[in-house]
Amino acid sequence: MDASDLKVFEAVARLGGMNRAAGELNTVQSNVTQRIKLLEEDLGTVLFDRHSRGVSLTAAGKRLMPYARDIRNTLEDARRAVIDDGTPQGPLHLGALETTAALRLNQHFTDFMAHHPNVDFTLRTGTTAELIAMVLEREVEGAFACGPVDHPDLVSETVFNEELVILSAPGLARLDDILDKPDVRMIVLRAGCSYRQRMEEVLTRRGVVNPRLLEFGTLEVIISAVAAGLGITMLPKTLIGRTWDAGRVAMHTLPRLEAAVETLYVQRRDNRASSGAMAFRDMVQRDRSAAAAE
Amino acid sequence: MDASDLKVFEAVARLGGMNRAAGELNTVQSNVTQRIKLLEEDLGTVLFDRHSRGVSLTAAGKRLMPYARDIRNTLEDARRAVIDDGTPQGPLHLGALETTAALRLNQHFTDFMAHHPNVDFTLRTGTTAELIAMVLEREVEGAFACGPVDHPDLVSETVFNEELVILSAPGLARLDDILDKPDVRMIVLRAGCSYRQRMEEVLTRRGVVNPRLLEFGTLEVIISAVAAGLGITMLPKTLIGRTWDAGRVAMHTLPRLEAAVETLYVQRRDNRASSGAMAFRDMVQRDRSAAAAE
DNA sequence: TATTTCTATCGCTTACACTGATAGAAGGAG
DNA sequence: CTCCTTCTATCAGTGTAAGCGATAGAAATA
Repeated sequence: MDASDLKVFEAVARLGGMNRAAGELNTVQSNVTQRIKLLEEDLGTVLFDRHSRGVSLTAAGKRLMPYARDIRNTLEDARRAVIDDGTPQGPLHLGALETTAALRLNQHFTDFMAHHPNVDFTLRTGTTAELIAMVLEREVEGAFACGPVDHPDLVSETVFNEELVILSAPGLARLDDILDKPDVRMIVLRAGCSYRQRMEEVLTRRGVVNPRLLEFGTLEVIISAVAAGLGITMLPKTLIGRTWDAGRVAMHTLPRLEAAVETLYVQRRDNRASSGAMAFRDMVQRDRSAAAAE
Repeated sequence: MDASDLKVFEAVARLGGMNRAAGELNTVQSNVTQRIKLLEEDLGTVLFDRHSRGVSLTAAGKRLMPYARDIRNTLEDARRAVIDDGTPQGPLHLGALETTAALRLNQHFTDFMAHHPNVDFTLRTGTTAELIAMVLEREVEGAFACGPVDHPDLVSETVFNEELVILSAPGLARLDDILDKPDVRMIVLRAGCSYRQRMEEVLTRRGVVNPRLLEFGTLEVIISAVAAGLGITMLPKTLIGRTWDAGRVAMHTLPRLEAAVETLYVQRRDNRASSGAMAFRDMVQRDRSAAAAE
């Protein structure tokens, strides 16, 4: 049994047939058949049920599947690790909440690129659930998402503590006044947005049930919409004043328990981080300790 | 890069030379040299520094090393998993504290073997530290050891809660009377025994510092030694009466905090357990819940 | 200087991975 | 029922590359 055997096995299992696998592997069907046969002989077990429309995994084959994937991933990681000599270089895929990217990471990106010009940075954004899926699927090396994250294959560490506030049109001094309006609208970034559920809980607790939604794809538009009185939204406090002028919207603080949200850096437990990912995470952490020391 | 390449690489790195590696791999030196050369070309990096007495790993080689080991282990696990069809069979290596084996697992071993005659059971005993090392080195699949265990590569679960008691010769009613003796001796199973440190703390807290030690290799001898008045020892309460007659020694209970000790089942986090190991652990857990329900 | 102990290199040989063609099985369309 | 398609199994032929044995060269040791 060798890694190349498992690569063939994995392709056959995934595509459900030796013919199709042969196409993907750039070889001929007879070769695939032969290698599977040898692998089965080596292991002393039948891995596939053959039928006229292709093949399907036996119980033993199903058991082998995760190991095949694991070994493929580990080989890729190994190649990366050998090339990675400590100075960040090459591709670096990270993920982040859109708010976190705009609020906290914005500055770091430019700093990081200035220090490490050989890194090809890719930032993908999404909801916490999407980000976690990306990390699990190895589409990104790590992601900045909302806590808490509890998954056996992941490890996370806190990198920011945000205080969420409700934002409304200026001139509306008291939060209750806003909520009294019968047609108050919740403006969110995306349907599955990380802060949306939290906001719904906050409103529900104040007697607003099933508020109508407005969904805008970018933070800029959301702030404008709030400023124009189209509705209210919930965002990290520091976003206002740092990124946008404080005067455009009114800010309504919340009790600590409702307001507090942790931003975590999440990565796969089994994934020895690339030096690019480590350097970026460290840069963010350094900035955070510096901020805490002030 | 393939698993067989990494096997060669690992052997060369471990033995520090291509000649020696060739011997272990049952091939010739020129072949090893060639394969290492091809691997280096494939990765685009030099993995070994050549000098006249052999070779040593470069920084890149050091980075590759853990992956090589990882892949070797995963391939072994994969082979095991494919053969393992759910009914426990084949070799099963477990570890346990000697006390746990004698007290809690004794009965289970015979039960287990009766149910699963095709399992080749191996039990290794040792101190908690030794057992943890065995698990990490994959010498055993899992081990029953003293808690708490905190290691990133390990997962553990509580299987027993023991109450430790001090044992002395019969007729010595009060613990203080025993400790007043100037030459009180601590009888332990082994120098690094898991309960030894706990016992030392208990004695220190009662004013006995640096007690003299007696070390005996088996529990039977220890009990006999205690019964004969050679010294005192500390063992799980249930050991007395279940395994040995209660009359032979006097039992002195301790406060809950000093007496309580957890027995954990520990295994590697990345190690998908064999069905043999799972069946044994489940059998132990079932017995425990049954005992708790009484 | 001779000796030992390494690695590197170079033909040679053989094994085996891969190819291409064919046979056979099974389902679907007419 | 027959043809057609889609699949796997098998087999003989081919070529590459893995492995072998011998030799050269470098460096430490005696």
